[in-house]
Amino acid sequence: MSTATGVKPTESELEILQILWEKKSCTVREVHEILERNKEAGYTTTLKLMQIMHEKGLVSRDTSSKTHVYKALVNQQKTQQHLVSRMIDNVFNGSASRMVMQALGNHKASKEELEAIKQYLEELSKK
Amino acid sequence: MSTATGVKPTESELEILQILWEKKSCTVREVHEILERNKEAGYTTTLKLMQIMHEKGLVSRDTSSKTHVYKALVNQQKTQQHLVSRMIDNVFNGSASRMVMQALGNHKASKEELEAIKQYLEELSKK
DNA sequence: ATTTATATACGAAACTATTCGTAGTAACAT
DNA sequence: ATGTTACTACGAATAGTTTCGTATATAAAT
Repeated sequence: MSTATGVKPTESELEILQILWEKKSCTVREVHEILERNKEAGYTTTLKLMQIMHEKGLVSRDTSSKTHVYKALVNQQKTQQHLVSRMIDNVFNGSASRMVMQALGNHKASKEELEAIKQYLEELSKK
Repeated sequence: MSTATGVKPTESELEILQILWEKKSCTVREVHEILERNKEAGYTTTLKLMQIMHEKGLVSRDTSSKTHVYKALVNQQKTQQHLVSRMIDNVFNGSASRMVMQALGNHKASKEELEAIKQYLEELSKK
């Protein structure tokens, strides 16, 4: 179960994965303290979640010292792609462009971001 | 619970909603037959799901004849926006543009679609 | 009228996700 | 060494989702 292909992290797991992607490795307490900024949760809840994630192969952990150190095992890009694809199918009937427009129309991106997307589109068109 | 603000349809419910959004109104059997094209499921499963959706206020139903007729009550656009926003936050740390690029890079859109998006971007830039 | 087909309603099982209490253990301070 | 603190492990309660079997009613066909 090394690279966990058919990954489907839950919402709580995603919150943790985002932290692990950002920082390279974390203890449970570090993760927990970051989580606590946004929502209330018991320490053992976070612990349990990370233990489950380890069972699922979503994260690795180093147990050599008393306080274990966790790292994300699943690739950020692949996970994102997988989830986006699923959403396009599930919510937008398979139309990527509709989702894109929805995303841009709502969650308004900055001019710089819009420019970046334009450039990206140019490149895509060329191919 | 008329317009169901804090909507969070489950995955199965979304499959059904997509059908109801497409066709204006449907019987359980109609929905079920469409679902069956993609996956195996018992009729009563679909029925139960739609009953639950009714309890939640996701759909309305006309029970005047023996065979009930269902319609989506939640707005397609609002639901899509809600879900996209959540994904941007949950999976892309709040960056809409990153999600857009991920979506376009992967789920390759047709040239027509890319053009449509470009035009849309132009309009956004003007404002 | 009986059978057959098609509906709905209801309840419960199976599964998953989330939460947290409790117990045990290691490290540290006094 | 004793108490305090910080950690992991484990089990279980709770809640939500999905599935389907069974009962019951209605309509249509023979």
